[in-house]
Amino acid sequence: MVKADCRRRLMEVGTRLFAERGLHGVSVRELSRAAGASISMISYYFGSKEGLYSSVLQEQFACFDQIGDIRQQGASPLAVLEGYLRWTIQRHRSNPYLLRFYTSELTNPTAYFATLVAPPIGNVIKILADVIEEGRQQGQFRPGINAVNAALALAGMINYFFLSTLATESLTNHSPAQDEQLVGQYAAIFTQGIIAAP
Amino acid sequence: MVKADCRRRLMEVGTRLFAERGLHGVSVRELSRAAGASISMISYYFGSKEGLYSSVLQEQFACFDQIGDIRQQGASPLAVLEGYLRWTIQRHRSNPYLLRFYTSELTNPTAYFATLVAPPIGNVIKILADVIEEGRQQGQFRPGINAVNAALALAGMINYFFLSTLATESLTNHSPAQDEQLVGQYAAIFTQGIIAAP
DNA sequence: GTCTATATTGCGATAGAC
DNA sequence: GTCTATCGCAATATAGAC
Repeated sequence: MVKADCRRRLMEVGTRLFAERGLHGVSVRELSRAAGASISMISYYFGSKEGLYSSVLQEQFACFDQIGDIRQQGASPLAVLEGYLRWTIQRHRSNPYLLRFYTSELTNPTAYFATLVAPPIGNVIKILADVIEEGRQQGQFRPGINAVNAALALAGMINYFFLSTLATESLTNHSPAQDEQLVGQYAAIFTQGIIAAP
Repeated sequence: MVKADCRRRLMEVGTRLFAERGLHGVSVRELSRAAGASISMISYYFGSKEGLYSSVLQEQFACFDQIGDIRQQGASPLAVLEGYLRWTIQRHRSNPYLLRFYTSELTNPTAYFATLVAPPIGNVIKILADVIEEGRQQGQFRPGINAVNAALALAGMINYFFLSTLATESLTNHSPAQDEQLVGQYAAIFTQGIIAAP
């Protein structure tokens, strides 16, 4: 086998197994077996099991680098918030393991939380809060709004929809076919609320 | 040491350590050492490490049995939704480890997920959705509202506020002194949205 | 009911052949 | 660059003394 192949297969297998059972739930024996490589390849390419884990984590959170894209010039605050919903759904759809690393690190942080995980998450909330604060100052949003808490509310709505899937799949349709409706529903709740117009 | 004491201390230590590092991240050696008991006490009282874990999990989710209380007779749908926010905050405040088991089981389910975790979570969402559906039929809430997705949105807002703490503590005040303001802010967003009144 | 001591298995990491 | 073989250690679980 050639170099790049073995390394890549270890990353793929590591992503799946670490996501499913956490850093401590997988052994290097199992990782190497699943990758069809020998056990020593993990030390060779990543130094240790933790090294492989941190590489996987870094790759998982690389998608957050594109967060700035949702803030296109000239777009209204409302359009940006809707863009955030779409971007977040897309992230979860194209990477079904992201949420596991995300919540696992938030509740059982490893040594890599501070450098690889917290900054991108904090950054997203900061950008959303900025956009909300802008809209507030332009008179589009209510003066009483706390921008950061509102940003957390929007992020919470959409992330929890995916997080809760295993416990609620019998209650609502989680299929990608419904994604655009979900964007509409959640944008409507966040902007107008659920109360009927007077 | 008397029987009840040793068993109780193992439960306390198990709760803290399993929450902090997950089922696979803690050894029976460490558990027994931290509880000031011998290693064989875990087998004696719980059969195995997994037995201790499932006992802890059961105790953690016992607080969900009181969910029915938020639906007091005569209370308006709006009052019930606000009661849910308060009840959820109270749950997280009085048990700082609950959210770790909650998200850890949702993303890395153990054998106990189906019996101990999914039912209470699904039940809460079902009750919220029922209340929203009622309000909708009474004309209080917008006809276009999807009750289950709206229930998930409300649950997501408040749970994510606590979930994201580690990554956002520098951005907003997470102290219990702000809890009642948070209830007001999130109830307002969920019912009226963030858009300024016309 | 609680302990110590131990049986057995599996772990992460590495040495050294090819 | 990849393998096999192995070292040293820690894991869970249990036997048996008290």
